[in-house]
Amino acid sequence: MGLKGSVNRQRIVEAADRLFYSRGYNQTSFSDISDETGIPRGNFYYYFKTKEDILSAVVDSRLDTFNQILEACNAASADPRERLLMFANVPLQNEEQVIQYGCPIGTLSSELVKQQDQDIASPLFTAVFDLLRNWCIAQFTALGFGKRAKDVSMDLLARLQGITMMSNVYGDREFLHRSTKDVQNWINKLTAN
Amino acid sequence: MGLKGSVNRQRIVEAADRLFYSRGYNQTSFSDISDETGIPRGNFYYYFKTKEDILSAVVDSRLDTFNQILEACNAASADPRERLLMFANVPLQNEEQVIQYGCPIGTLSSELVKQQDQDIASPLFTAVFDLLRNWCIAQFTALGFGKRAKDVSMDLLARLQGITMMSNVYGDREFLHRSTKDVQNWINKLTAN
DNA sequence: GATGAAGTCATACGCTTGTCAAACAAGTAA
DNA sequence: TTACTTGTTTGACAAGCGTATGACTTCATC
Repeated sequence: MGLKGSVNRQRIVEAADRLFYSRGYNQTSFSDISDETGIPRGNFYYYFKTKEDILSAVVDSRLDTFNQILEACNAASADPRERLLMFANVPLQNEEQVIQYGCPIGTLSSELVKQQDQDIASPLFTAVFDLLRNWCIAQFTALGFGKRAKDVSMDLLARLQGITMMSNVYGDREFLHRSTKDVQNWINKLTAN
Repeated sequence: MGLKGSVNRQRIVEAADRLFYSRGYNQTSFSDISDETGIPRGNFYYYFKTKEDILSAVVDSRLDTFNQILEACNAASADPRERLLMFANVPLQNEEQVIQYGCPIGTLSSELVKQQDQDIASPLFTAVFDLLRNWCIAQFTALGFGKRAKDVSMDLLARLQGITMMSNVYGDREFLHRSTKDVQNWINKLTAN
């Protein structure tokens, strides 16, 4: 069985992913992951040298997850405008988790930005954002936004981040619903021309 | 000298405030605060029973800070529209810190939402947001927004949060500047009628 | 049964919060 | 002056948890 394909390794990453999301990276200990999986702490070090290696694996896992989400958007429609509308709807499709734990990308990134050893975390905390950003840029570019595509993509991500964050802090489902629609209206207006 | 007026107490809170902002609450230890202030750890427990008591004092301190900011907006203009424009400009006036550490309210709130013992943290992490929110509501209400004032205030806060967050994660000063103007334009359009 | 991968366990070791008794400063009363 | 009181400061210590290490056992495969 290959190193990456090990069942235990996968279970560790999955549990770490969940826990990093719900409790935060720094608030998750090896014991927590051990309790969750039943895999003894010592075994972690067979697969991962340090905790940051687990973090790296979790980021990879989230990259996969969001890649699949974007692929789904791509597959669902050939129209970039519709794709963007679907994309804006992603937080709503994970309503329960967003309300409880916020955005899995945003909250982790925010946490990692404050990390001491920024050298290691630095490439990690923008990785998933970069993925989304480039995808958005591609959609807006396809819609003829040209050089503005980059700015508009950042605007979209910023709006979604603001929405998920406030929804999370206030536990406000209604706001999440309403302002998701607002963002979608905004996308429609933008791409109307 | 009264208990609350102690110089040491104040220095502890100030250092904790800085460190909670730059490193995060969970990543700040008593030793860190001790190193920063030169005050021995043991003395902390004379003023604060637990770390959460320090957190509570820091939140109070930030409430004071933002109260002063809002007062300054109030004093600078009697026109609610202009006040809101000034308010939207606050992140820009703390550009350096926002780029490095994000929003002092948002990042702390996001961190505390994930805290285990939510009973203690719960009233804390919305406290400063509530202050800002109520102030915004007051301005929009004065502008005749009626029932919409609440929603629009949340929209404004969400936009600012999104902006500061993305600026922080990407260290993007240009985006911070540009999108601050966008928000101000949005306020102008909103309040034009 | 030999070899290397996978999994287990005991333990080291530092850092963390929190406790405590003693020291200290300064004012007040005997 | 002396002793007592009150508020403050201090460093030593306890207990627990965190990451990490390395020796050990089990397992699979050749």
